[in-house]
Amino acid sequence: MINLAITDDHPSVVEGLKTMFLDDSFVNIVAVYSTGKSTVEGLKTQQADVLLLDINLPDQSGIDTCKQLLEFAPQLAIIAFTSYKDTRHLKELLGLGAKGYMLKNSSYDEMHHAILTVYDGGEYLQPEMKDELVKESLNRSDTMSYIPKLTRREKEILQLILQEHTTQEMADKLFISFKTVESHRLNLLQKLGVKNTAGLVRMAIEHKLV
Amino acid sequence: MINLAITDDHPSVVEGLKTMFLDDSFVNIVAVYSTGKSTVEGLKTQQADVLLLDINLPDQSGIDTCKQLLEFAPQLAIIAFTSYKDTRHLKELLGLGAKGYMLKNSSYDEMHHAILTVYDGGEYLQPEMKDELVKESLNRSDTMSYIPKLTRREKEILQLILQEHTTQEMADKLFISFKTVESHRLNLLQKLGVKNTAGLVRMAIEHKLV
DNA sequence: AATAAATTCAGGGAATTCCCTTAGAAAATA
DNA sequence: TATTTTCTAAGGGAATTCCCTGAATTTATT
Repeated sequence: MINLAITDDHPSVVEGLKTMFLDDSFVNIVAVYSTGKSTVEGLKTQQADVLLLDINLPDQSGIDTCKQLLEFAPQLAIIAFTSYKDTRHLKELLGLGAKGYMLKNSSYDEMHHAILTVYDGGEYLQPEMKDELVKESLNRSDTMSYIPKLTRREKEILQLILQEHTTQEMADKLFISFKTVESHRLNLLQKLGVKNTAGLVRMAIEHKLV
Repeated sequence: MINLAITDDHPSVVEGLKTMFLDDSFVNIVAVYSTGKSTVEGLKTQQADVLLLDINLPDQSGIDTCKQLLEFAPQLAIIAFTSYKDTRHLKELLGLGAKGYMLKNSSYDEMHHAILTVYDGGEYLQPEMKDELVKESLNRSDTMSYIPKLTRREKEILQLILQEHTTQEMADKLFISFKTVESHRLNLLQKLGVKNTAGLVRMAIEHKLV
């Protein structure tokens, strides 16, 4: 029987997990926490094999919590548990010693499999996250359906283009030069792999980039 | 009991109607014709309250037939019965004095209701046809969110703009001059009330114009 | 602190779009 | 048949976008 601890500040998520593992004969939920600090304190006395750790906690970051936990409990298999497909967090957490990275929309089968895998000393990444990593490593823009991440400014410019603003109008509105806006425009064309404004607008709407 | 006459040159349609009204205790089919002339001649002696009149007849148009019939039988309630959602025909027929316009894909309930309505002196339009009229009238009004009807060519150009084609490319593709494509482009800008290509693409996608 | 990424700006030129007007021919409609 | 709409086309000019290059400054990230 695997002893599972859970840290999440959303009661609904906790309830969902409890229900999920109610009839699981391999996994037993032994503790539930809602903050990073209470998790660190709690697991000093509470014995647990695997921890499902939400990354977005109210008091301190999941990364700090992870560090603190592994200092005194290096054998604890921590699975990051989050809503965001953020590869940077993923890399950082696995670098620290976490054993898994799961999205909150995971099915019971995936959760079960992940917990058993990390308990047996392995690492578990959700297929979706693997795809994200693959995408990222293929970053070099020659793949068909890859859409590079747009910067804050680029999104801003794209939004204004959708609103039918000209380059000059955008420059005035943002208090930057005409040439700067043009730079962002050209970057957008390249990043999104389109030929002109029509393509930018189509991509923006179809892929909900704004 | 309503006396119903039917004019249609498709035996299968006639058979279908016969079956439909077999058990209808309000409607009784008293005559069936397959041409306009035979209808006009037949109804000079045959008493009928309602006529289901197919518009596409082999010998003469439904419009002419309708005129001739109403000359000597103004009390006859004529329901145009056709396959086409053509508002022009609809308007012309109702203008002449027809009391209803039904599509051939109508259900028994609709047919029954239509016949009773026109027999009682009312007019009956199929909901589908009403929608067509509403669409059309909204296309001609000058209210705020009015989206003018685009011509075939304009839609074609708009589609190509969405596909990131330049004016010259479109001209080559359609075997028309650069200036012609430009004309269509400007018409699109005006019709859709937008400032530039970005607006065209946004409108095209948001209003599903292509 | 060092590296990387994002933001800023620029010149110059080619290509394209936008805007105005006008107008004949073809097709659809009344 | 007469009228309206659509499609075609053009000239000329202004405005904007597109494309290339290069580079300094600020802002994350490691």
